[in-house]
Amino acid sequence: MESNEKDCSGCLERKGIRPTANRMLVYCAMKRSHKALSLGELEEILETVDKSSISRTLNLFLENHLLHSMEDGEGVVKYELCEGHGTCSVDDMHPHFYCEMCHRLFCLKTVHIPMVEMPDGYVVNSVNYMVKGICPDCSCKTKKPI
Amino acid sequence: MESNEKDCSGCLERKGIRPTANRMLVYCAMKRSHKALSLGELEEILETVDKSSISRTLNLFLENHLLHSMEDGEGVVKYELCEGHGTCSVDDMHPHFYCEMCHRLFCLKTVHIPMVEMPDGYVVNSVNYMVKGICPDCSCKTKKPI
DNA sequence: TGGATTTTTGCAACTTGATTGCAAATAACT
DNA sequence: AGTTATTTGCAATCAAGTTGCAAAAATCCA
Repeated sequence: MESNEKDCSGCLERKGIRPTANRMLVYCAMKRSHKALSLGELEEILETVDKSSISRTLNLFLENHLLHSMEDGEGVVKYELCEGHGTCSVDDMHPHFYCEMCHRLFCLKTVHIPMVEMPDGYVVNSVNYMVKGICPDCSCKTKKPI
Repeated sequence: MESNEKDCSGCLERKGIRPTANRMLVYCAMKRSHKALSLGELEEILETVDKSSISRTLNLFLENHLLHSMEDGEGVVKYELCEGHGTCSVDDMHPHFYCEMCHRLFCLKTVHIPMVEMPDGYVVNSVNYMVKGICPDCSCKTKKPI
C-alpha cells in the first residue's frame, strides 16, 4: 500500500514530474482509491486543491503515462493509475463495467482484455473494454423469487 | 441501401416509435452515413432540425435499442445504428479506433469483438471495444523513409 | 544569500456538448 | 370539428472541463 509522501514523490520524479504538494495529493488520492475517479470526484476528495489545478495535473499525468482514462458510461471521463510500474501497456489494462441501474463503474481487475487482430497499418497505443449492463447488486435485487 | 422514406418509417414503427418527419430525417441521415455521428455532426447535416429535437430523438432511439452510443475518444458521444435487425446484441458490435493524431474515429467493421468471461452476477447488455493509437494514414505519413 | 527566472497555482471567465421548461405547432382520436 | 396528446423550436440552463492571468512558490545561479 504505497501511498505515503515519500513513495509518491518518487513515483512522480521517476517520470520527470516535479512532485509538488498538489500533485502528490492527487497521486496519493488516486493510489488510495482503488477505483477510477473523475475530475469532479477528485475535486470533492481534495477540498484544498482547485479543480483547474487538478485538471492540469491529470493531463500532465496522462501525458506521462502515469494514468489512463476512460469514459465512465455517462459521458464523464474517469482516471485510474496505471498498474505495471507506471507504464500503460495494453496488458496492464482491465475491462470496466458500467451498471445501467445504479450508474456505478466497476473495475474488473481479474479479467484480462483480449486483444483483437487489427487491420494493417493501425498502431495500437491503448485499449478500452467497456461492458454495460446490470451489476451483481442490482441484478440480485431485481431478481424475482422463484 | 435502405434509406428512403418508406423504409425508414417502417423501421421506426416496428420499434413502436412514431415516425415523425424529424425522426425520419435523423434515422435516414444515420443510415446514409456509414460511420458513427455525434449530436453536433447531425446538427450540421440536418440544418432544419433543432439540436434539442435531435438530442431527444437520439435518446429515444437509444432507449429503443435502435442505435448504440460510444465515446469518440475526446469526450464526445457518437451514435451508430445497430446492425442486426435493430437489436443491439453484443455480436452485432464492432471495435472502434480513435486516431490520436488526426482525431478521427474509425469503425472496424471487419473485426469481431471477443467477449470476455464475466465474474458471476454481471448481466451484459452491450460491449464497447475502443482502441486508441495511430491510424494507417497517419502512421504512414510519420514513417521515416528507410 | 539574494535577486532574477521559471513553474505552479487559484480564481474567474469561458467553451462546449448536451438537456430542460415552456409555449406554439402538429398529429391523433373520437 | 373539437379535444387531447405528442412533438418541436427556442431560449435558458447545466455540467464538465479548459484557459488567461496575476499572485505565489520553487528553482537557479552568481
